[in-house]
Amino acid sequence: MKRSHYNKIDEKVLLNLNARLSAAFYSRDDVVLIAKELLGKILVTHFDNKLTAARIVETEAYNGVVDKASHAHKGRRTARTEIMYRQGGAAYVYLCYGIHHLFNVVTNAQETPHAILIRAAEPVYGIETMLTRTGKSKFDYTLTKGPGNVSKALDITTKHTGVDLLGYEMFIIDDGWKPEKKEIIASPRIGVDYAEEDALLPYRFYIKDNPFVSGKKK
DNA sequence: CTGACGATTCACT
DNA sequence: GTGAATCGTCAGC
Repeated sequence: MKRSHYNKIDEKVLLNLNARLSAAFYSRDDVVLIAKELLGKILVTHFDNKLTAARIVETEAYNGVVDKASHAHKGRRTARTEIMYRQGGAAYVYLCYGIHHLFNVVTNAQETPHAILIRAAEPVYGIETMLTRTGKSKFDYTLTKGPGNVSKALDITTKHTGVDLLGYEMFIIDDGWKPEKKEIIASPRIGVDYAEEDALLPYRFYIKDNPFVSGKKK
């Protein structure tokens, strides 16, 4: 990848409290709208004094109890999914295929288990740290392409499930940039074939032509 | 306690 | 395009 694809954001912008998405942003009831609005926002992790950040370019909405693809379908409550029933603004991280830690944002009010999976992002700060974490020697599209890779680069693991996104370890900011409306593409979600008719819902959103977007370009 | 499997990725053909 | 990796979670006994 060309160096020009790494558009670094200033640390002061990332840590500006006024730029942070608020509890009100996460607490709204339209999870599909929020998933769309998260495109272009910047996910920041600040663990052990290491700051890393990536601009979100692909998301998937999971519409709670009525969504067959959701872990909380039909009000399912287990130790793992309990976090989804919290007030919007928490992190829900779970292990997939025994290997990959997938990061989700919990939305809506308490007791309404909505979540948004962050599927891909574009690095904007802390490239060196991300390369160390992923064991890669050079920056390329695969660094934060796909949900497992995003988590790896930002060092998000299942131990972060339940972390408050309004706190200081993990949060999402709006630096003022957002995609043009025509650049936002909706498509069916990836890997949810088991969800029958709900597998066809256009709940996946991504930024057109962004090289970090995972899956099929359709 | 046991077994089946997943909101995936990567190496290999 | 195919298959392996790899383990927490959860239903079922």
